[in-house]
Amino acid sequence: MLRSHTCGDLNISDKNSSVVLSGWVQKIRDKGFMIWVDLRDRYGVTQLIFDSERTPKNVFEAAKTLGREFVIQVHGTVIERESKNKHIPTGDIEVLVETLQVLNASKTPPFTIENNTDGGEDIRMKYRYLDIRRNPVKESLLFRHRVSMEVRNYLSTSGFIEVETPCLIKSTPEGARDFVVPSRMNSGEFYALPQSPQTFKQLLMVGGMDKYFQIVKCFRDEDLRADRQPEFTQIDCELTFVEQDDILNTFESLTKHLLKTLKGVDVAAFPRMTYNDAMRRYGNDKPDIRFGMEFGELNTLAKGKGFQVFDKQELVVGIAVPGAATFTRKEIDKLIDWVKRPQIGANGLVWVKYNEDGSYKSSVDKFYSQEDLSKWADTCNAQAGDLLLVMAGDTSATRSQLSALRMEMGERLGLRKPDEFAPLWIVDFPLLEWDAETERFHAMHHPFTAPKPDQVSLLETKPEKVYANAYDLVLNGNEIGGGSIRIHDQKLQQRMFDLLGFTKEEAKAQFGFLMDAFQYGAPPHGGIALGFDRLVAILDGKETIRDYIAFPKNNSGRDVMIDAPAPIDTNQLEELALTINKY
RNA sequence: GGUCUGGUAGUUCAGCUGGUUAGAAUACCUGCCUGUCACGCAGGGGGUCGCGGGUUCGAGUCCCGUCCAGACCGCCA
Repeated sequence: MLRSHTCGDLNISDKNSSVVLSGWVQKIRDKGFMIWVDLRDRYGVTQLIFDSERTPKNVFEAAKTLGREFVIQVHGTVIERESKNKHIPTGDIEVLVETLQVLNASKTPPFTIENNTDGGEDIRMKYRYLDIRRNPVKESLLFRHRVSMEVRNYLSTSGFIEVETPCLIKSTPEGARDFVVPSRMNSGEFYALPQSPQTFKQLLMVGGMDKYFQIVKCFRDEDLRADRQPEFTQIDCELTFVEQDDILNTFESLTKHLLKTLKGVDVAAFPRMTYNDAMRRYGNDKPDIRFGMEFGELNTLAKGKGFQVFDKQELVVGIAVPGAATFTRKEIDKLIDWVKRPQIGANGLVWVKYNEDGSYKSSVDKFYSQEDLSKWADTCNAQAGDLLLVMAGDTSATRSQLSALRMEMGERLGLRKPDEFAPLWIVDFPLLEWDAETERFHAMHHPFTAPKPDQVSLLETKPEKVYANAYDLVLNGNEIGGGSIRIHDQKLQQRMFDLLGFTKEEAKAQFGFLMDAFQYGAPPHGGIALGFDRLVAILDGKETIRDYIAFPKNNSGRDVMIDAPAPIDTNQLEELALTINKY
């Protein structure tokens, strides 16, 4: 028997029991006459005591040779501590060691394996197996497990069944870049890893599975971010004979269930905001509505008063930053520099202080009267003591710049509270998006998304005006899911491919199987996919998903632990009939 | 593809306008310590200042290039 209890089990009720414990040496406190060792496993920490009087001499001497992260097994007796530690569950007891066996020695680890490690990101990723021994990472993985179990149970209870779809599929040029996999048996041909199981889940609907889900790995060969990995996990779902509201209601319930069971939080019905409203009010299709600072459009108030910078712009828009009228000139100048950085790319920033005494002081006092500025303040819902920040320029660029500023101010003022949850639905996305570079339409969601039924005829005349039955689930400023009602009519799907610039041949080559399937009684269907890593992180109050992935990739898509990707053997290349042209 | 920030002891960092032998904390090693739990005390070892080139009497420090890491923009149907 390697252990009778885990390191989190024992308490005062086990006093005088003989126990066997195994685990890692977390910490050694050698007082000379006594040696305490904190023994750690997944379940907790138990203090071992080696005593120069009560412990056999050879065991006591052996204890002096232990080092951090040694794996040991001890036999001993549970005794009550003379001085107790209230901070840990096992703090009332310790194990007086009778025998000690070193199961495996350890090199001194490169960083401390404690809650607040001294190790940086880089070194922790290289030795991720040591990082995982740390409480915060361990707890993150345990939390992920709990979310996944809740999701599985909830969906399964609601009649969904989990079906696995293939990972070796076909590359399609639309959308994100594919990871490709050469086929040895089919020389010169390639599989692609799925960016999502989209077409397969639709085929499952054609196959009559009715309600499908899958917690599934997806792959996109695009640049990474704190919340984006090249391989990530989705809760992928599809339902038959449903309308948009059915899907929204189902997954609103799921999200509420997760918030309730995992965070103990009750949330009211999720607001449903159109895409256009979100862009107008927050400059963003994934607004963080935990705080206000809604946009106030100032075109009619700010133009035509002699301030030429504004006069020629498409949009003048501002926000009221609560309580920020006390900002110094220096602080405001720093904000201006901040928005001028290339990442934001604004040309400038006009500010108006709405002072506590009701007066206004601004960077544009030469052009606007107190009365003018008061109207601005009203439009931005400002209170006395607020600071108005106003930007101008092309509508979409300016909205996105002001949105970045709004998020930054929300962050700085502590309004983005990690334990507060503000979900909402964004609905009525445009079906298509014009790409000026390639001079063609892109599907805003994906090419299988259905136009609003009453707008199908508009596809022929003004396709850019067509909206879709597409929706995103947004939580605290993060897109955690998106979906749509799909096209199930072969002719309409063909028309979509036309609009997106596919020739008949291309459409047939890439999605012929789907069009074929649609000719054999495809039912109306729709679905959604939730970003599982992101959902888990946000539920836990974090924005970086890396700590919720056991073995994540770094900023450049590398796994620094196994050192992947890596070149392959010339023999392998030969088998695959590949040659490398450039590095 | 781009912007910004960083790379100095095992680790996390400091090192000013270039100037003696590159520091701190922590980790590690040795000794001491009769109840520790961030134990304490004393001592010790530990550096290709990412790499290459340049400027200079002299470079951790300035310049150019390059590699690596992080955040962001583009990208992510």
